[in-house]
Amino acid sequence: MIGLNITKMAPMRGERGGSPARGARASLPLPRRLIRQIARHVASSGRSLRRLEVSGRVIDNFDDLDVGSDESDMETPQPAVACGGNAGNLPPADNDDDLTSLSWLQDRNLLRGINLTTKSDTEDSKILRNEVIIKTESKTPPPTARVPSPPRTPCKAPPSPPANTHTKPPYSFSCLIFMAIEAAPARALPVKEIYAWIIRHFPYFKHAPQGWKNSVRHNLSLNKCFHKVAAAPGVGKGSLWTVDPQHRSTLIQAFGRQPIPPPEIEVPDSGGKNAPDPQLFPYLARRLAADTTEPGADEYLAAATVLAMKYGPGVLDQLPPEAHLVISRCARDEHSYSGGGEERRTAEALLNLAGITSHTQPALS
DNA sequence: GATGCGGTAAACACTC
DNA sequence: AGAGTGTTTACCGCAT
Repeated sequence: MIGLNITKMAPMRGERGGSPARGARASLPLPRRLIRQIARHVASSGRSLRRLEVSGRVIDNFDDLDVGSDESDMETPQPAVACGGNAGNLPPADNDDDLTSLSWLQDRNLLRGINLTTKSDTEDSKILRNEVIIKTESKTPPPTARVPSPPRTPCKAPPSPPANTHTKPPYSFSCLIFMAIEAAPARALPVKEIYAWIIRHFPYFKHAPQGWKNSVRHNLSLNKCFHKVAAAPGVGKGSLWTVDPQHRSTLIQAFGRQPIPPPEIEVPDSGGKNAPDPQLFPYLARRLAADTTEPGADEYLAAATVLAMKYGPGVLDQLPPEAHLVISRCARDEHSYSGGGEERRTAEALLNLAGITSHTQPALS
């Protein structure tokens, strides 16, 4: 009777708080780590990052990020993660501990049209539409005047993370199920394994009321994005569940509509155990990008997924039209880049920002 | 206020 | 018989 078509992911009840989930703007519209990442790209081309303009607003306090070194990465407060992880296996773009943090979930307006421009080479470096402009100049020391930065927490002393074992993950059940299935080697899981995956990566559910399992089953049954397939021998009771390929892009784009947990969420236990497995995102990226039949196929969807999860729900809403064009084109299995080099650069920027190695050229260099 | 969506609870049938 | 699984219905809260 109820035709549940997951085209929009509403937030979980009770986690909205007073902060707007969408459209809210942080004082620094880009996460510091992302700014550093962009700055490194600029630096790698022999230039230094001087100032950043976001929607016409100049952000000039990022130069204390020390873009040339990773030290600032280490200084960036990151919550500890209980599930450990093998950081050494992480892809280069993900080898810091940002993946272990949910702090990015509080960053809004992360990628509102990234446009990298340089004084000398504007055309070549233009990636996306101009709401964010990074101006660079030849190697010069950064200005000394600084806007005071918030006190930094030593990397070994994580601050209170925005989520923990006592708070629900900021993902709908659809997204949790999607992540679980996509993380499975066969991209198919029995419901019991879906439970296990969710508990493993979001320990909140370990002690959550039993009703959530009902919700998972309810979601599997009603959501057209999930399909039941014949159970493989030995699976036992129940069937294997898969993601309908035709609805996969819907789920991926749904990540962009996930709510952002309000910063005022109470954090009674700062164990950070609610953070997803630090390997989840790069793994998911590889998994989503795996078994492609042609270079680039599926990777942009993976990039979109990773961006949405890594830099915060809502990030896809903030991508410029070109990025959505690329994503939707990929969702339709079209990789013709009719938009020309601009579109290709946009696509590759997505990959780079998501930490997925492109088959072709790096985008931001 | 209407509508859509996601979460939750519950009932029921089916399978192991 | 009991537990697990899958389906369906109903209701609620929130956002648009």
